[in-house]
Amino acid sequence: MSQADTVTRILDSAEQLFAEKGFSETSLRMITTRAKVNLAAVNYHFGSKKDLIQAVFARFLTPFCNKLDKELNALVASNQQPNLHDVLGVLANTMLTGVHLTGNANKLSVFMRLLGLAYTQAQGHLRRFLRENYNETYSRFILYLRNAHPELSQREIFWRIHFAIGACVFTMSSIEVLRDMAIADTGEDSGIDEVMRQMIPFLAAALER
Amino acid sequence: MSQADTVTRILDSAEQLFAEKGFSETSLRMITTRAKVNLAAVNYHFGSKKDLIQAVFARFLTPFCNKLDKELNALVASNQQPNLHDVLGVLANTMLTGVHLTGNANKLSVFMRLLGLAYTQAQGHLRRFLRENYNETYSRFILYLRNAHPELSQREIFWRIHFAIGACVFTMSSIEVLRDMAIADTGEDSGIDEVMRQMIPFLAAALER
DNA sequence: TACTGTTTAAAACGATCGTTTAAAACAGGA
DNA sequence: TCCTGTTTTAAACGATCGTTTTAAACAGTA
Repeated sequence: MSQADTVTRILDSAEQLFAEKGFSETSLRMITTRAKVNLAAVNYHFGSKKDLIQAVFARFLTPFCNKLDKELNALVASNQQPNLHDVLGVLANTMLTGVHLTGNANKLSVFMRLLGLAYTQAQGHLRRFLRENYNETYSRFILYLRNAHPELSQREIFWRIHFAIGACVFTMSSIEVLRDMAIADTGEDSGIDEVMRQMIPFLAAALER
Repeated sequence: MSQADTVTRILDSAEQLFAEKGFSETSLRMITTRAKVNLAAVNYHFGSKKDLIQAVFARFLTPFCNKLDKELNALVASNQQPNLHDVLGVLANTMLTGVHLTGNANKLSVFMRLLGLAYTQAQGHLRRFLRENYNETYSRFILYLRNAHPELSQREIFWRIHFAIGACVFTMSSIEVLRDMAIADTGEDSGIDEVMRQMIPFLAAALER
């Protein structure tokens, strides 16, 4: 087994288990058992559990933010004053096409769950890591949203955006449970595409109002 | 020190620490140290850590749901067909006036954070406990929301409600992180009451559209 | 005061955690 | 083939966890 294999298998397993259970509830022994590598491999290749957590986020967040940056560049190149739908459309498109989570079938669900963990379970080190590495893209995205609605105060924009993020993160990270509940409630299944089709006007209505 | 004192002090400390750190990140030794009681007192009075977690939720959720039930009774007694604002208003009012978290200064913040934990960190036992004890009030509340908009399909109502729940839960469980981000972003702090004041019209706009 | 059941106290239990160690296995070039 | 640096392995480390044990302190009653 090559080094790349071991590192990748650890990242894959950690990604799945973190998304499923959270950070503290996932032990290195769970990760290395699922990855079929030796326990010490984590500390050898990554240094510590904290570094592994950061590596898991870096692996999918770096290409995601790069893709988002490119798309935002393309957007402002073709449209000096993009409106809310334009900016949100870029985000949705990047999420649907630019997320690569190796070895996981339901990529979007894992992506959202990890994103949710970044908010709800972020210890100091992870919050610092994310801010240092991805705050630039994040701030830029927020800025475009703000520019689309210059009549709103910074505070209003901030909280509306994060209410919307909350709806996204919660829905997508519990999508399996919610679909089961929807079947029990309405008698019919709701495909992911239908859920997203309903969520986008929901978010737009809540943001624009 | 009387038994009631010991039990109450454990509940107070556990409540604070759970809200602050989550369940797994809070050890019984942290709790008993802060409560200034012996370590074994938790297992003596509550049985286990899981039972303590449930007791913490029961202490504030039972009076909260009783209050909410009463308010909902009063609402339908005075208004056979309450609209969305009425129902959401009852919820907001109950949250603002009917929450008693002993020994904590910022009660609403702790309440929100615990509610968020109930969704994001609930392992099997807590989810089961909450469903068994509080699902009736919860279902009733959802029903009134649905009745307020009979023109919408069950599916539409279902997903809108859960998008809204997502915005609430996410905001509640990440409130400290978000307030920090808001300070970094806007330069000013946003009090919890202000966040709620902004969230309610957000939810109403998103639900009614 | 002596007795009884309840509560608190200190100490230890076994399990699990992240991490480290030291040796074995491996790979590639001289 | 031998050497060298890298990677994997098995085992152990110290720390911390939830829980249990056993005895001491306490409160109420007769």
